[in-house]
Amino acid sequence: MIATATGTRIATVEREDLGAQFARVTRVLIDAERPLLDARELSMWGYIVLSALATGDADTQLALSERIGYDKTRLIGLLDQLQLQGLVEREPDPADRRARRVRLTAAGRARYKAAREDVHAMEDALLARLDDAERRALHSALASLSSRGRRESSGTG
Amino acid sequence: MIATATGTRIATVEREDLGAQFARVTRVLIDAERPLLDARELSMWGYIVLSALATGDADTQLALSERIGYDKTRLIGLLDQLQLQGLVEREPDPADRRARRVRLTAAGRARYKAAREDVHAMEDALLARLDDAERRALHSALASLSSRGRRESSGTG
DNA sequence: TATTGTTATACTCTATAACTATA
DNA sequence: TATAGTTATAGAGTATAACAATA
Repeated sequence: MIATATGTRIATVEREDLGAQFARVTRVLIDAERPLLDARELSMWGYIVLSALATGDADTQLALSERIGYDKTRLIGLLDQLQLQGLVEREPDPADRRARRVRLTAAGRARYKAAREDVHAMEDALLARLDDAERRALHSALASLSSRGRRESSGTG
Repeated sequence: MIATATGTRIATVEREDLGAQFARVTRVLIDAERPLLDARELSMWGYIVLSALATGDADTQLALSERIGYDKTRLIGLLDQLQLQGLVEREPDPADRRARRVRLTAAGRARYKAAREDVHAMEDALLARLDDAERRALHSALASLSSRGRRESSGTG
C-alpha cells in the first residue's frame, strides 16, 4: 500500500505522488466503510461477493472468482461462511456437474441492499465536500484512470 | 482491499461504489509503479521512506515511523536494508542517546530523485488522458477527500 | 517509571501445490 | 487429458509482547 505523511503537510515545492494521494483517499474510504459492514456482519470481500451476485446472478464459483479478482481457493471459505449466514446458496450446475452455481438468497439480497445504502450514504457525505463540477470531473477521471493503458501489454512490466 | 469487476462492465443501473473505483485506480497506479521501483531496486515502503527523508530530513526512527504510518518494529529491518544499500545513514541523536536520527546519503538522494522522476513520468502519461479542467478538479477533489471528517471523532467507529 | 530501538512471536492475508470428481 | 471445486501447505505482510539502554 502506498502511504504518505498523513497529518503533517509536506513542506516541499514538489508535487505529491499521485499514487500516495489515491492510496490515502482509498484508505479513508475503507476506514469509513469497515464499521458500516461490521454492523451488518459482512467482511469487505463478503460485501464484494454479494455485490457481484446482486448484479450478475447465478455465476459459477470460478467465474465469480475471476470476476471479482479473488483467488478461487479463498473464495470457498468465504462462500461457506456466507452460506452459513444464509446469504447465498450453491447448487450444482445442471449443464456441468463439476461446477456449482452461486446465487443470493432473499436474505442475502436484503442484507446487501441495506449495506449498500449505508455505504452510499457515507459516500454522499464525503462527496458533499465537493462542488458539482468537481464531482463530475472526479467521476470521469476515475473512469478514465481505472483501466491501464492497453498499448504496453508486452513490455518490461 | 476493495475490488470489483475489472474487465467486464457491470450491467446495472446502480452506481458503482466509490471505494471500489478508488481502489481500482490505486491498484492501477501501484501496478504501474512497482516495475519502476523494482528497476531502481527499491521496495514500495523503501521509496516511501526515501520520500519522507527527502522532504523532512533528520527524523528520529520513531518520528519517521509515525509520519509514514509504518510500524516502528518493521521500520528497523527496512532501514537496515536501505543502510546496506548505502541509501540512508543512522547516527545517535546527540540530544537523546536512546534515539537515532536517520537521513539520506548522497546516493540515497540521487536514487530517490531518479525513482521519483520515473514515477512522475508514468503519472503524467496517465493524467494525459484527462483534460485540463478534469485534472484540476481531480487534484482539488483528492485534497478534499484525503482527510476524514473531523466531526465524528468519538463515534461508534 | 517511561521511552527508543530492538528482537521474538503470533496472527492475518495471500499464493501455490496436490487431490476428487467430473468432462 | 483437462477442468471445477476442494484441501493442505507455505509464504508475505502485519500486529503484539518483551527486553536493553537511556531518560
